[in-house]
Amino acid sequence: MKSAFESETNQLALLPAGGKAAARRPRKGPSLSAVIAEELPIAQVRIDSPLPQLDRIFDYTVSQQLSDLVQPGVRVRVRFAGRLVNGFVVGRVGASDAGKTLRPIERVVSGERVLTPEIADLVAAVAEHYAGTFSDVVRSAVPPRHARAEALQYPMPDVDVQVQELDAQRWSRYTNGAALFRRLRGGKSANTRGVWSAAPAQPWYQDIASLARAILEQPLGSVIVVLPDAHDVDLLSRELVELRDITAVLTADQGPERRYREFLRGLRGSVRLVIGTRAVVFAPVMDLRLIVVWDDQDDSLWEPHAPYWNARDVAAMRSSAGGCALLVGSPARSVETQLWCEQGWSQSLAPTRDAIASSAPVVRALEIDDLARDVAAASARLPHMAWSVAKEGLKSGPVLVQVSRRGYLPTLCCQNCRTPARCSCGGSLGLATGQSLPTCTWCGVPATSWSCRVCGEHNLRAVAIGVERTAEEFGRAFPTTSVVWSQASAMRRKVGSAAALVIATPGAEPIAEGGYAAVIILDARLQLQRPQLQVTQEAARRWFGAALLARPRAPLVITADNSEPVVQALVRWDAPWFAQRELADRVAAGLLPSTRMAVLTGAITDISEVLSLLTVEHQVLGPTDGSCIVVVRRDLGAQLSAQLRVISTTRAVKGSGKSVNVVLDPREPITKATAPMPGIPNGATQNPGT
DNA sequence: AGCACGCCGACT
DNA sequence: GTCGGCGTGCTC
Repeated sequence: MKSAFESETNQLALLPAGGKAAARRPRKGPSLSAVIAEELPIAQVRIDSPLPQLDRIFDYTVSQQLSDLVQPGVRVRVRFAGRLVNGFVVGRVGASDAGKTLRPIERVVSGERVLTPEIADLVAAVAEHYAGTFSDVVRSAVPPRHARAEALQYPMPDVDVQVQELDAQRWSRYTNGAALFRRLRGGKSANTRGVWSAAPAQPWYQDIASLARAILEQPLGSVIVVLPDAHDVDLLSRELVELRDITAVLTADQGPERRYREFLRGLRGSVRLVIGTRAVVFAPVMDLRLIVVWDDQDDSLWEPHAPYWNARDVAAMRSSAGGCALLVGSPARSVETQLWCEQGWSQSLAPTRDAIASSAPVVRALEIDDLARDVAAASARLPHMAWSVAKEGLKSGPVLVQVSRRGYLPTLCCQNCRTPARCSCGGSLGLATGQSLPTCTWCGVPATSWSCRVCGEHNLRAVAIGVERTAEEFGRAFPTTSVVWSQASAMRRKVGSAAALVIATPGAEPIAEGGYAAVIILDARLQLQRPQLQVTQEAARRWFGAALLARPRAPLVITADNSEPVVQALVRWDAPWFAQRELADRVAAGLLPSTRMAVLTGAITDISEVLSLLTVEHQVLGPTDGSCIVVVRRDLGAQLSAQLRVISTTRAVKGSGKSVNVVLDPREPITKATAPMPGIPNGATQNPGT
């Protein structure tokens, strides 16, 4: 069936202005039919193609018939290099400088202007920043069309929102918080940017709900909230349930119809609050006033596909370009947002002294020496202090035990020489709950007759103890207490206020009604020994995350030394101080986010060729093992990405050598040993305020 | 990526 | 005198 939007194809041919009779006839297809529109006869179109050499605007003629529909933002079908492809109209102009006969827009997919000018510009800026293409980014920004969703009614919002006294109070527990809240409530969004480190015993979703109300209380203005995962989206939606009629929810796991419908609710101005996972940062809304990003150190904010944008940084670009307010919160603080604060691009919000004094957990760090004296301990891992704190806590409520490893005994080694135990496929061996035979964690094959490759030993011992085994151990020690465990693969969301032992991996901690009576963080010392560059930052995030769930002044035991800065930060409840230190280290080492870098992967000859074409002032680490890292001063980052884009485009066009993969500002570019890591490219980091 | 155009070897 | 090799180059 022909859609009403399709053009008639067999009309009298009429060449566009400038097209002399000599103009070459197009290769095939219906081509230059129909009368050309009188007003702004040229449409500028972005083609759906991942090829860098096609990442630009192409001009098409607009027929009189389609003229009303061909508006900036609509999806179209156009003939490109002989074939029909999808595209977005990004503009209408009077003339083209293509210098050749233009082909017409073949079909308008729908009159819905799904790619608003603001988002088109944002998408282009993101593509530029990460040396990627428009079409790769726009895929995240605009969901696929669903015709049925377009036919629905989208009523205008009318919900009366009231800021409650509690809303303002919450923010006055942060330094600079009361003023910032007043600014937002007073409609002053331009240049209002804050980075907050969560206050203890104060749920983050309530903090965000308060911010949303401060905007929505006003007659106009919208809010976007970006959260790491669907569960967080759920938590916040419940907190704002009274606003459900003016709230859209956008997550990746929704079906196509639902996703497009929620998108349209924002686009058509039917809602004023849009909550979702990372791609929601691109949501079109009417009169955007505020973007909130929670837990910006969570990996989920990184898009896993090229060009690997990060929602926090996209939010920052959107705030810069559109003047909306931006608030980025975290249990602790990322070095990236710390840099924003130090550059004066955003304000730092941290819990006030009063808030800390009244609500922060009372932290007890168990030194190595303490453990040595602790002869009565069942093991060094479960020191006596941890037992007694748990016992005490259980008198008044649930107790949280954070354990870094999932499973039962997730890693095994030779009992004799401690060589890691491996399967024949190379995977590591672990033991699952209730099983007697170790199995490979990669291929799942049971190891029936393992023997150590190094010393021939047949017996295994545990390297790490997981949540399930820990739960078992606590269960034996507290036989009358209920013990539950939670890990990412089997998450428990909530526990009640009754006494219970809750063993959980970081990020999988259930929320306890009324807060945990005590918190115990095990294996903390072990966590600091992992090789990644940002281990201490990650530890801060995990530990503050667990500590946030405690009741005011609840005891917190951690098995790490007080001399570790990250432990001190927890004791004093001062995440900004810790981020400041980490950032200073990064600056001294010339690492992200104080510089910008690009990871190039490919054959060494191709990499060398790309490097030889770079003119921006840069340093090179490597190349080794098919990859290398290019580092530039932060202010040269835009030049670096621009040059890499040009280089890879020209190389792709002339097909010289094989292509080189480019990733800008990867999340984890270098291990502590400063050896470039192959693969696992991800992420991004830049403060667009500079 | 496709898909043209284009300028040199073996066929009717 | 023509079919066709896949080497550059463009795609509105």
